[in-house]
Amino acid sequence: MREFKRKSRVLLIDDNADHLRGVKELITLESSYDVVGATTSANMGINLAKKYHPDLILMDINMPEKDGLQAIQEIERLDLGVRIIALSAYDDADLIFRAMKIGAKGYVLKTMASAQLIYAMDEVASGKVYLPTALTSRFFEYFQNSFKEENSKSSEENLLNYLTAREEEVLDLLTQGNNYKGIAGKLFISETTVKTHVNNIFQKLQVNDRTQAVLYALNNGFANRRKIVA
Amino acid sequence: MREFKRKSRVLLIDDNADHLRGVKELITLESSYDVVGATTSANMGINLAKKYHPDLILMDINMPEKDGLQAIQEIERLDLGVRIIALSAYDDADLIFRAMKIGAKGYVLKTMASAQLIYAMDEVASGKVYLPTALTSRFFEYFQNSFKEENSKSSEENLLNYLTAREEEVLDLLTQGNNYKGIAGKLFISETTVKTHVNNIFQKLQVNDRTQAVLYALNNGFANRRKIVA
DNA sequence: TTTGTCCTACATCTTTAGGTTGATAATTTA
DNA sequence: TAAATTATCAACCTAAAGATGTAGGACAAA
Repeated sequence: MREFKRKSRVLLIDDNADHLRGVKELITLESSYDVVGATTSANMGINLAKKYHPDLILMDINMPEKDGLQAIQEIERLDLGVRIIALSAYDDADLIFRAMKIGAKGYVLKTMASAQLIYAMDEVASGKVYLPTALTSRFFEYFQNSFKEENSKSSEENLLNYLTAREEEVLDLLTQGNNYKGIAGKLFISETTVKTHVNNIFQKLQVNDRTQAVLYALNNGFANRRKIVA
Repeated sequence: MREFKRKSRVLLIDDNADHLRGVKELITLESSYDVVGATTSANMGINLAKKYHPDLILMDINMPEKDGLQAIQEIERLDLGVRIIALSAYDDADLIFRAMKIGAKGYVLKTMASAQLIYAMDEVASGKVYLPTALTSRFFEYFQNSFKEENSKSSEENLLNYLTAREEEVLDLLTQGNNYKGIAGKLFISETTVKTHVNNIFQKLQVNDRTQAVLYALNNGFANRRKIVA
């Protein structure tokens, strides 16, 4: 009879040779993981990822030579299906945010107990995203902070709420980079009508030109009514 | 001798009277919480929040009358220092994302065990943000998905990388809604020089006008080099 | 029915934006 | 040093955008 679960194949990237060796030994002791590669070079790590298609990568993001975050981004773009855990010495909210933003499935501090690293690996290997509780809080502080301005306006203060349905359509097309002609063509109305709408939009949003209107729209949750993030 | 910790004061808002009663009983059994209010009306809930300044609010976000998310947003805007946990019947990624975006400090499913609700309350009351593991994964899937396009471009593909330092400055001012005159004034150069830069920017970003340039910049992580989210 | 809002449309005018060519000086790179 | 890049500015022109006023028809609310 075979094993129930095949071992997860792990690639380690850490410019600190000592730490790299330590983590490697730690993981080797775990029966559920095989270390298929370990390197102190980010570029070499990217090549090893291409070559071995590991299940998991532990990436140190505090490297001088090549930025670990950038390496994560490059590997993510290769779309190898590998799940990456960021290893960092710092619990800096901005770092955590950026790592998660570019697709890291976990973020673990180097100072954390080895058991926690293994736990994070188990979680991430099983398809989840893992962030230690303390870091999750950090992340959300940063996350919520970044929306503070947008949220701070009440519905009466958000001038977008004074637009008519048609004006919203026009503004939507403005936020896609259309000029008068483009909008007129898409809405099957004359260019002069579009001008009228656009001018009314400027009045309502208290702006002087289309760029400012677009910026106001984006900064005040206009696109969010349809889809995703700002 | 007094108690070590004073009890946390909780306000309950849930349009389902049965569920409201159930949660109230559950919490009343917990020695560390006082229920200072319980209502089936979102508007009444907002008033009670103003009146009693609770430490914690459990807010049902699946209410027909007034949207619970909207109620959360209104309470957050009051800046009472109250920490809100969203209660929902659905583990929909978009709902979770929106709740956290507007400042909820937790999101708990109604179907979860009561012990988990209490745990979430303990965590949130102690200043943390709490999301059950499964929902954290959901959140991050959605979160990372929303940045997929922006991340998908390699540094060679991201045309912003071809801009010179000066052009970046000009583009930055463009993304703040400045016209030629405004940019010229801020950079202490002539308007014609600004025009030259702007035209070069258009060439490099392969766009036709400033609105498209601004949109390209925002959609490709330009603002993120300085600060927060898109 | 009247009032008000919204969508449509046009004319006119002023201002801004955009495209092009060319030129100088400083800086960087080969 | 020579060549390339960058930053600066000018003049000129066309196209587009923005400001303002007017107005008819549809529709809904008072």
